[in-house]
Amino acid sequence: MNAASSNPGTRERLVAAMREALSRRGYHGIGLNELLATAAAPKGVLYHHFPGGKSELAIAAIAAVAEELAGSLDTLMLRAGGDPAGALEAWMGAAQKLLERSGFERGCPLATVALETTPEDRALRSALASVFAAFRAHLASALAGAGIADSRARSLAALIVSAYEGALLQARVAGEVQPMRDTSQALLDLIRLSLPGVKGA
Amino acid sequence: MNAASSNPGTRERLVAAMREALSRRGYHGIGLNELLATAAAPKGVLYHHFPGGKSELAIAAIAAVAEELAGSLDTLMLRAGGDPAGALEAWMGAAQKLLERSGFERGCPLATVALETTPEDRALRSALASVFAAFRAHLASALAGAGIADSRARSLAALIVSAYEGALLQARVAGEVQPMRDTSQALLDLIRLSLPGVKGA
DNA sequence: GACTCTATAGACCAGTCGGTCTAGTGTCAA
DNA sequence: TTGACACTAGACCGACTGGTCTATAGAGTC
Repeated sequence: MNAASSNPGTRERLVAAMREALSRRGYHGIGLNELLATAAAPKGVLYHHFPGGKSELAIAAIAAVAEELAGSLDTLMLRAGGDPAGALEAWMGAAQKLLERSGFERGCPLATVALETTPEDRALRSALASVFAAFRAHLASALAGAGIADSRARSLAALIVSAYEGALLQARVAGEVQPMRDTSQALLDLIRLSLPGVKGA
Repeated sequence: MNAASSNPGTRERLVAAMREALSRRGYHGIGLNELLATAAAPKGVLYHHFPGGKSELAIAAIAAVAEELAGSLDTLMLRAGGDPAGALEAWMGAAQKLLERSGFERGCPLATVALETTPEDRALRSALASVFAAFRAHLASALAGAGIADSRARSLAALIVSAYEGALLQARVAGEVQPMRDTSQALLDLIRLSLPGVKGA
């Protein structure tokens, strides 16, 4: 592979540009020309690497996000010494900082596209659905590993993801982190209160 | 007003069409021509009623949603006999039904636009921000009315809205209500567990 | 009946959209 | 040296975008 590439990072640049665009403006919010300009790539190159065009590139970007997600969850759990509440706190805090640092422009790269899709966008939706499902499952297993019963862990994982996405949304339109801070505080309070046996709580 | 209107509901039809479009496809997802077609209105009429064009119409639709929101929250609280957990359960259940009935096409009419906006879309963002803030405040006062301390009520309100939006998002892409069911179950469990004194719990 | 004002109606516009197509360019293997 | 192949490059396309403009219809006032 990469036999005659005079510009080896093109594909990656495209994916990165799409990822960035998704987290700032969503799928319909970014035009191909603008995207190509930020990636410093001409049109032909997009359709060479992604014959399916814009939507295929978006799916690739989503896959890239998914990979990163799982990794950072593990890192956070490790750093928090296996305490899910501590990891969650760190997670929410990091998201707040990212939001603030970007002037409330960058949010979750998955959420916007997720809401923009219709059931007709089969490929895009199923890609998103499986990323969310995988992340919930990953999170649930981390919770189960901390001693929470399986079915409980599953519903709690869903709540955590929901709270995260909803908090990001509210903080973003508000242009201030307060809704996110409130959300994470309430969530952490409830979790720590209900799981007194969990280490680190 | 309405002096020479041969078609009295035009403005309302436009707002309704935009509202529907926002909950299905978001702001960028719907074209003016398509919107006008579903509202059975020609272009001139849109710019007559909404000189600011598409975005002004969207703001009107958002305002309409806001009005309805406050009303239905009060209704639910009343029906639940003042028990916030019961009202929340009914609320989440209703959202699930709406989602299923629409084939997972209709979501929250605010969430998608909220994520699509950038800080440059000042009018749209501030309209959305104030709707969310008002709804959180309304919810918080309902919680405070049920005996929860003010600061606690505020953060809990933020969590509830976050969980609602995030759950809707996940269920929608998944094409199944499970993530929403899980989210609301976990949330209700935690709330009921932590607030044993609240009547109806 | 003439004038005014609100509302309806849709032709029309420049700009942009996502996507296609053809023409190079550089590096292999033979 | 030649041909194959991966990749880059951007002109070009029809469709559609949000928005403007002019024409008309109909009720109210005098």
